[in-house]
Amino acid sequence: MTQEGQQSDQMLVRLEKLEQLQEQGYNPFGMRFDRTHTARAMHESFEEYTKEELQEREGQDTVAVAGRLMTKRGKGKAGFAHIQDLSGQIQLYVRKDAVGEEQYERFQTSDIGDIVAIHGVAFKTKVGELSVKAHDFQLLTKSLRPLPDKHHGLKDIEQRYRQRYLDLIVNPDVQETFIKRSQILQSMRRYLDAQGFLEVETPMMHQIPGGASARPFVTHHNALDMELYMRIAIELHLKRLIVGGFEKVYEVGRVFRNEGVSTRHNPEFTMIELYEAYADYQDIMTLTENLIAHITQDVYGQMQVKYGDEIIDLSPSWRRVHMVDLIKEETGVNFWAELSDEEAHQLAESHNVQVDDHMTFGHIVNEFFEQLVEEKLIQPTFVYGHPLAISPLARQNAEDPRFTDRFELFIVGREHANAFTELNDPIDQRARFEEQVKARERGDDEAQMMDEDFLESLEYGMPPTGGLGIGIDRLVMLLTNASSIRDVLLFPQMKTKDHEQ
RNA sequence: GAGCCAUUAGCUCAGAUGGUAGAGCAUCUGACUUUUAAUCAGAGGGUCGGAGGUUCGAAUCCUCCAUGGCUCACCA
Repeated sequence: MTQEGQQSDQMLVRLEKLEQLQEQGYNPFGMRFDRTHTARAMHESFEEYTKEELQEREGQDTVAVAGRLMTKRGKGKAGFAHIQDLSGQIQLYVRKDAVGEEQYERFQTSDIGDIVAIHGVAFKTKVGELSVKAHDFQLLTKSLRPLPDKHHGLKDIEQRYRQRYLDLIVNPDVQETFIKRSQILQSMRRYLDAQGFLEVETPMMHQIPGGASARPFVTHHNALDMELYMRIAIELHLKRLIVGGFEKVYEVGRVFRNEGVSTRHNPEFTMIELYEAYADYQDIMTLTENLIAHITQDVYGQMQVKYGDEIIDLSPSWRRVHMVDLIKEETGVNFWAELSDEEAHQLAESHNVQVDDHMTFGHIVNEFFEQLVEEKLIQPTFVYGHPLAISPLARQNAEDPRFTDRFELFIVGREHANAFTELNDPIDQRARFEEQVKARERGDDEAQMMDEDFLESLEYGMPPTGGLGIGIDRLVMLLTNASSIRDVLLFPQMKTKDHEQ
């Protein structure tokens, strides 16, 4: 990679051309330009005509097109080039006798990567490629650095992430993925808005980071001289809004977790959380499958998507199965039985499930699920009834107090959503927080902190509520067949390169 | 945080066993008015990721460091 201060021969040539233009009184970083057609619009408007028909129409249709110069083929007193805009590419044909000496010189000295514009007319070449015959030629922006190879694109994964703009210019699939990401979010918002949900925005800097088990980023407010945490979840503020009477709310936003990075983890990622008063986790399951099915249908026109070697069928209704039943199905171990923590530890040992000494029955049930079952859930599956010990914000199950009214959605072996009937008993919630605080004192730095302000809001009374969180990045991965989260983040987190060394 | 692999021209990549660094595209000069991975003739371009070491000699072998990828761990 060329760094500041060291310039390749190609950059020096471009800088010389730049100076030359400026000496001629031409501004190589020009002004606005009125386009009549994008590349796609050109094809849509003129592709249907034959070469001869376009010849007869010549003069009738003057067009103005602009874009980045991607290829160039000089032919002496004429030349061809392709320009690229958001919609695609269109070929230009520039003749010296049509644009004049000065502008032809400008075309000849322009480089691949420059932003150029022409006025001209549509025609078809000998081999029938729709092109624009230039009446004039303008350079709108001089590009000072050479673009990656036109045929091989930009392959270096590190450079693709660090310089995403280059990736977007030369690798068309990448642009497609991020357009899909935008469409997915649009479709999600439209669906929820139509259901009567209110989109809100709550603080990203929290005094107490809650709503999830994760280590936060710490920051500092100078004027207030206080420590603040970047949020690890949206949950507790949205529940305060349910207390406040917003019966259906959602927020799409960034959350931050101070953990390792991998193909499935970025320190900041996007979640949607939504809360619906008077609903429970069963209602939220229905909402979830309808929401994701709707988005898939909206964006792809069907409810089946390919992910890796699998075809994932997202049409409702999805399998709903209790975590304990699923573990029983896969391993034969029956956690419905009344088991002491010691008996649970023995089961873990005999089934080669890795556990920590301080884990209780509930933690071990969860470990069985995560280590032996989770990765097998390829088609969409709601797994419900998580143990109480790992669900400090979920309502206890009425029949079996060891479990909660919670579910997670698994697709392609990965968690895609987490939801529960929210705990709205402030006394119970306080006790759960106290458990978390004890876990913290034992050294679990992902356990939650006591949040008195949130507890106070619950004490005013929160209606029965169902809540949902979906990891947007993972949903986009699923729907765009991306194997790494970095392929669905425009600018994934990277370490700084140390230029001093 | 651990293991394995990678880093060579602007881009994509070759460079067995250690012996003066190569190709295609791109760039520069010249020719060419319907080309399309344009063509033809010529030319330039490298601290081989960085720092040490072994050696008469290192892109190549060794050590450390940096960045990235994959797998694992933590998690969503």
